[in-house]
Amino acid sequence: MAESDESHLIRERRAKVEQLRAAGVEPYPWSFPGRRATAEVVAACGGRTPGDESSPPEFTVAGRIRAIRSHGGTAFVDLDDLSGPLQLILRRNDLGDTLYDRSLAVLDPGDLVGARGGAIVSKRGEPSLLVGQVALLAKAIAPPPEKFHGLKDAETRLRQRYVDLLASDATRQRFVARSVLTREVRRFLEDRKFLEVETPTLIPTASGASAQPFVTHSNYLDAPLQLRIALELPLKRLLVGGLERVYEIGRCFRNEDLDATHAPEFTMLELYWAYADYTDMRELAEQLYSHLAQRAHALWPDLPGVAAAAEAFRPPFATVDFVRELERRSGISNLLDLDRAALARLAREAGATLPPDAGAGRFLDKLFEHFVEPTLVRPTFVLDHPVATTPLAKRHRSLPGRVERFEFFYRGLELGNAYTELNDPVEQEQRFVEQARGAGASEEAYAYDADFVEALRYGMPPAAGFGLGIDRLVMALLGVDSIKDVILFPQVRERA
RNA sequence: GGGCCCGUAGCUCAGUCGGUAGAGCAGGCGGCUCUUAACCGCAAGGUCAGGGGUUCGAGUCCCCUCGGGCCCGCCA
Repeated sequence: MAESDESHLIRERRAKVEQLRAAGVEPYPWSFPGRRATAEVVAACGGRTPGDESSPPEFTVAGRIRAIRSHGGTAFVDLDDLSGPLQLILRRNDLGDTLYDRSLAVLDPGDLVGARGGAIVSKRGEPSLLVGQVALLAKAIAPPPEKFHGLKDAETRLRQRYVDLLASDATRQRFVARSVLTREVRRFLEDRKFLEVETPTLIPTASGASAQPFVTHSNYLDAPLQLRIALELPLKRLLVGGLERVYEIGRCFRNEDLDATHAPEFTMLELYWAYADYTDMRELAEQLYSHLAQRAHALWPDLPGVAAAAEAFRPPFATVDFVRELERRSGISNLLDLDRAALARLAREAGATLPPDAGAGRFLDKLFEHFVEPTLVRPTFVLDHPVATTPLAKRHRSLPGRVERFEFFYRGLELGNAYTELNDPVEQEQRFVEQARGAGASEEAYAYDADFVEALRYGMPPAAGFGLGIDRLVMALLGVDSIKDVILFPQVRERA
């Protein structure tokens, strides 16, 4: 059984722990002061002559052992911290028999160690630390993945992300990049006087989008609660309250499958800007995308995909009109004059299977997805959607039957959605009702939120709102194809 | 939910026509004082995802289950 397979490997490493304790050495010490990044050592080696060991600068480093090459009297140990790899050189002559022999007897790939020594360049030209002191900082009793091929098994990489991270520079770098880009989004918005806020995740009725919510239960209230599917409605209440420029970066939950571009929990950015309209917001969005793409390119010029995104995200971005583009790609004419039944038939012909009681807006979305989205490879703003598709947006000031909205696409993937916000409480109430009627009982609609309508009655300033999936943004900027590769712990089925 | 593919040692992978399980790395023992996928020698390591079936004989063929991947469907 698995236990005995493992115990053979783990037993030997466990024995080494006992061996150390017997020798009075703690295999899991409390701290390791004074350490510097391995990259600093590598930098300090610059300009040194290979093989020259005279007056090397002293460094203390700590990290994980990736490989050990032992040659009898000399051993080369590849050490790795977040800043990168560094070769340690251990010599019998420098360390003495006891420490040298014990180190080699006890250290394995995967162990966390600290070392102090001089920065030199080896005779073969490798930046190295010529070690005078070495200490085990934490013994790994589980063996790490193979040093050359790493961890390839897709399932293990998802289920045991810590193993993927410790074994793969690329994985570590990808998640560091995600964090840095998220911080860059915050900095961009703070520079423009947007206030970061937090709104509830648990709410009685999830609304602000059309999606199936997760349902849970409050013991205290003895009432059902749902997990939010969007950030929109609470943030707009804050505009009513006078906060003027707000944003939230937060987890949203939709009760759906995991696939290459969808995850049941994902991170949304939404921002709301009082006294601005969707044209102002489009300018802001264009700046945000191009700024992030350039930052990514400056920080990680070697990551494949980053250069392509930086090249593509160069303003001004293309714009297309939702209706004209859909008519052009599909050959349908007078799209806005078609009734629900006609739209349903066209959507069915295009291969979409929607519930028969779905609203007209859903069919229009389907047609657009089918005929237009795959063609939107270059960064493109899609403008001015039909009213039926967008219940929370304001009617277009000059185009009948439309709202003031844009969506942003890159490589066929939606990367942003914005509109001039509907702030007329009477019209908002009507649109909620129309949504509920258009969608059948089985169908998700934008749930009626009576308190939101009440909030609008107090007066919400004219405003523009913008939403974007952080996960997808990171995918686009880093050239990653699967959302699972930018989520640290994606949902996986529990093992039987 | 439907279709296709995958699951063999801790890791990366071979395994022919159905004939009784292999390599490299890691680990153990021995050797080696400038290697970097170090090298050389010796020994060890397996519920072939799980269950059932066909067969004299199944890692291999068939069925079911579990898990994962890709495509489609659903969904921002």
